[in-house]
Amino acid sequence: MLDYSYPLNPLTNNYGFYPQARDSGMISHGEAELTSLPVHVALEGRELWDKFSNIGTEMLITKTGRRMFPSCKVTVTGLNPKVKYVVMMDMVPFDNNKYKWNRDHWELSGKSEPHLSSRFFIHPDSPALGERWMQYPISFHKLKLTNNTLNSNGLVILHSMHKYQPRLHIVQAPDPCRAQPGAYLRFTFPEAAFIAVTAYQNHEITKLKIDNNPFAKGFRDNGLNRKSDEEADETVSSSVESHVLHSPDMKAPPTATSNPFISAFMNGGAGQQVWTQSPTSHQPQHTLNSNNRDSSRLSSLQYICASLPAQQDIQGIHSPAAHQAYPIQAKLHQPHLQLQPHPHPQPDMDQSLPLPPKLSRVNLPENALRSLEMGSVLDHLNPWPLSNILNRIHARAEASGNAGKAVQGQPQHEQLPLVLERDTRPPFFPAAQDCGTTPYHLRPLLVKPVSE
DNA sequence: TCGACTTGCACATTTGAAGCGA
DNA sequence: ATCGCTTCAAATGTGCAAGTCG
Repeated sequence: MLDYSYPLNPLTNNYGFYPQARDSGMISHGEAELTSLPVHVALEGRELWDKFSNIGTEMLITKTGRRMFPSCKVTVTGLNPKVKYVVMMDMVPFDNNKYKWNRDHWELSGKSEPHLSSRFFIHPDSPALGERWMQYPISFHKLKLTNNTLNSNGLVILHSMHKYQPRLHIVQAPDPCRAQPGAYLRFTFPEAAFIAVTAYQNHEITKLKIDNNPFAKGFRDNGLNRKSDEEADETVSSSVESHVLHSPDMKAPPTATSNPFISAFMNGGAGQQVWTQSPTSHQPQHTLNSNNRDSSRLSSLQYICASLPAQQDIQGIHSPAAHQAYPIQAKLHQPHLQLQPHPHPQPDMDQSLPLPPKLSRVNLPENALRSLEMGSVLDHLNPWPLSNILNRIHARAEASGNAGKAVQGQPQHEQLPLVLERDTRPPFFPAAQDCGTTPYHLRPLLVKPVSE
């Protein structure tokens, strides 16, 4: 049986990006273009996520795509309000195992199948100013999961009976004036880990979904295959207790994904790197030096790789043993990425923040946005590199003239040709295949040291 | 035979256009 | 002409259950 508890830092579930020490060499003069605040990401709806994870979160995947419930909703602080960012999300394998449901618990069922290419769900508001991202919680409720490897609708492809965790990407949009690409951050949310299923296995999960998902209200209290409250309560408590790890493998930290794109991130060894120490990293260690930042002749993908953490973000927190020492673990693996209490009190977003405008009324067409990440049906064999995605976002932003503004009264599909047409211009972010001739720098987010 | 998966269904929410009055 | 509000149909999302597939 599995232990679904993720005893993260009980004080906070913020994931923070902190600058290196002032003398680390990472912060060089004139480059602190973000803010004096560390970048913080917090998963909203933790109580609900905890309810699910205590039982063993399952997410339905269908051929046509299914939304997540609970959906991922995050609050971000510490961005530069006047800088544009692209926010994306994908799913990464939680471990190397495949699972099966055995009467009342999950157990291992062999090794996982090779991870399919990561499909980035680009937030429909992207790119948008930092102030926008920080103004409202960023909701990924429109993200859809599928098991259809041939889908070309921008869905996130997953394997059934495999465990995944959401991963958030924050990419600083390119500045045309500086001809310099932006910074890149990513955060994983192990407390939102789930097993992808084509049909719910655990009835308690079904009950939780029905009780909490507004769309499933039709199944509430109608007696349809529902146990009495008394029975249900008993089952809940027993199922929670019964979800005990079956295999010792489960305690092992997740290994690098087999996704070629992500693997490329993780394994690209050459180039500059910001991590000043990484004891467990398999990558060569590099330090960022602004003087040689432009001297690299690496491929674009290699450069991206060089800017990314060696392994899973916040690595090790899946391991129960690591939970207690989580901040230390995180620091060891990624000196810059440290879990700390948020410097500012987290507002109750539901009460203190205004409701965000409805996406469908204020944003670019979702289809157009999704087109950024979708390609041919063979994408799973040849996924688009991140730089390619960024190029398209950049092109679309220019084409729209004002990202995030309403585009109404026009069929969505009519937006696409405009974007694609712009794609004929020289890309701001060189595509991976062009990287040999055009150095591409995707450097880490640069922030000013926190002023004491 | 069995587990994983697909499909159609009923029910509910969300969305957006249309109509109306101030 | 514009804005705000209400209404309503269509689109979309949900889990269930029966059937299919390997």
